[in-house]
Amino acid sequence: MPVITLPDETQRRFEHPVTVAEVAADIGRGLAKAAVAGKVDGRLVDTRHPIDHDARVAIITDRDAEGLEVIRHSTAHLLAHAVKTLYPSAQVTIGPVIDDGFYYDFAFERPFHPEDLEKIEAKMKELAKADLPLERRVMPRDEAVAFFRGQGEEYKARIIEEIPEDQELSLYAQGDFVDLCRGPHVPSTGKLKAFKLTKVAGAYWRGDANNEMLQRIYGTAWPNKQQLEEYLHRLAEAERRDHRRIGQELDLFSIQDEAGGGLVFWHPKGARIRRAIEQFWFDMHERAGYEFLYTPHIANLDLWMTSGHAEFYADSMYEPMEDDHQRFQLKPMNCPFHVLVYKDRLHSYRDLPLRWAEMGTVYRREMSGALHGLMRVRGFTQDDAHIFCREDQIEAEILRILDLTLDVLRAFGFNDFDVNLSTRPDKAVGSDYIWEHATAALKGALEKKGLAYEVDAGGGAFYGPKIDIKIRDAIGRQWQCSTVQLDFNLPERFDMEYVDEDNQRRRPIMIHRALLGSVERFFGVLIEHYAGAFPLWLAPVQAQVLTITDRQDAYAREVVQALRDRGLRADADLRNEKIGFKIREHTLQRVPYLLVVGDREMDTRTVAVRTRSGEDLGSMDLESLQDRLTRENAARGPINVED
RNA sequence: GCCCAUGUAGCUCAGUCGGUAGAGCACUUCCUUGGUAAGGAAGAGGUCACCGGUUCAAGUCCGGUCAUGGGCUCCA
Repeated sequence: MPVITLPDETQRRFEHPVTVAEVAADIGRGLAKAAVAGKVDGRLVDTRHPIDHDARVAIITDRDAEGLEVIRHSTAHLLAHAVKTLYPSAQVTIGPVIDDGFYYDFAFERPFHPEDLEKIEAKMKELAKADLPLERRVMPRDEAVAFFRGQGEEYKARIIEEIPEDQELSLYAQGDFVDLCRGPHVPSTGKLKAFKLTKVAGAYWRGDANNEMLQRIYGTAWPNKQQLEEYLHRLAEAERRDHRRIGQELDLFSIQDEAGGGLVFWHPKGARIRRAIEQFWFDMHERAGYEFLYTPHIANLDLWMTSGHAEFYADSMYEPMEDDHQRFQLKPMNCPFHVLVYKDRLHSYRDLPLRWAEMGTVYRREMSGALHGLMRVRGFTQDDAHIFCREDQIEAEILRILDLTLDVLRAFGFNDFDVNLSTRPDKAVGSDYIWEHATAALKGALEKKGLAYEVDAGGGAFYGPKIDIKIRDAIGRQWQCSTVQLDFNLPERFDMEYVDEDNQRRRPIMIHRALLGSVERFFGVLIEHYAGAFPLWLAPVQAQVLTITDRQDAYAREVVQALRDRGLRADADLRNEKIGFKIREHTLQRVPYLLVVGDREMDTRTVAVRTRSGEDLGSMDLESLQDRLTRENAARGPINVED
């Protein structure tokens, strides 16, 4: 008779086979009520699952990540149930759990409209309230196929045919709705208390654009109403920080219909921020031993043939333009140009490593539907660099890159990093030896830095292994910006060489790396991270001088110039407006320091200082103001994330 | 590219049943010189995304095009 071992190692002995639900009930009534699923010997099962042998059992509730997944999965079924009830001719397909929720794809003769969603959600609530039990049944393949075909569920029948022969097929029934599903599921629909349908979208069957399009309904589900509210609040917060919205409000950038989608126009305020970013970037690279290159925007198509881009990257490249019997290709990458500079002369092993950086603007074709503000564009500037080194220098160079990367990212206020190491895919160029050696060097560097990382086995590019670094923004979202990639391919294709100490020609190793990724995209991430309230060193206007009356105009100009003389970005607002109006306007523009000057300040050669958070710093003389701002301007890092 | 939604003044949006186009903010001019988050008045501003159709009449209905937004990665 089964002996049940619980996670706290206590044991319970039963005289006869028991279900997970009975075990939960044996422990306590509260737990029995909260149980949404169970885990038996590490396998997730329904609460109705019978146990007839000794086993380790855990009761899964909505507090467990797995419990929440079960709830979301069951909510997807509830959605399908509601749709089938309201629209019997709709066919169900798949309904998986995703981040924060779930979706379900349907084949239906017409698209679902937002009004349909309301109706469907109401029906779901009704079905949840009815507290229908979910029953699991195992069915032989043929019978299952016949069952679904009989119901007109062609897709389900197709899914079954793709499931391996040896796998058990289970069906879940709730009321009159039966769905093929691996499970597990909540014991009854009454456990589903907090959900909301969020959007409809088209989605291809099996995610393949060659297949027919299905109607996808997205939803979110949570253990309780409060967590649902919190989630909806997070969505609202993300919307409040949307860089497209803030970009317009603060007049930072635009994308012009007349010019075309995915092409970014940096307005004066945005350009000031970009200059601050780039200035810092150049300084940091100079200190880290980089040299800088400037290369053209187009080049003879032959170059792209040599590099292999014309063949393997063609989908992302614009059509070449023809002139004087030559074909010129707009560049989608900077690397071949840096290779050409390398090849312009013969290099000694003594020259290596060469570290060459460029803010290189590239153009890539993107599907119109993929464009998104600054995050996905067609023209963007990579903070690119290529390092050419000997094999034995790889690890040291990677270490230097990681140091620089983390220093730069931290300066922008990012402190949480997720690191991925991607290793050799099945199809790859380069010898086993070089792959092993290089991958070990990447690992060694990560470990010396003490960085935790995950290995994405086989996730590397065909030309070399890579390290990706993701940053986490102020509201916890991840963004992948930095990447470090080894390349065994381009040096080969371009027949790059250096002369070693034994006077032998050898192939250098090429490292591609970008810290910010794309300046445009990084700018978008920064806007959302700071919600537009940039720290002083990035703020487009660091100090705004506000006059009370036009008697202070000359003095205000003098204050502005004094700050500009110290390299600070200051402007004066001399408009014939009341001080309250000016304060309001520049506070909404997130200007860090507002400097009010009236007769009093003019007479004492001071300014009255107010911060964008509304704090009154009292009056300061010009010199201490300059000192304060200069000092703060030099400080970078996790300050003022939002004040 | 494909599916859905949206497209009205510089911005945010209203516009009923098809009947000659509206608000707030911004802008211009004038008044106001006011001490810490919106002073007042007047004015200008529209091919209702574009093309076609139905109708006596279209911002509104129908078809097409373009653009923007969300989705098309999460696999019973």
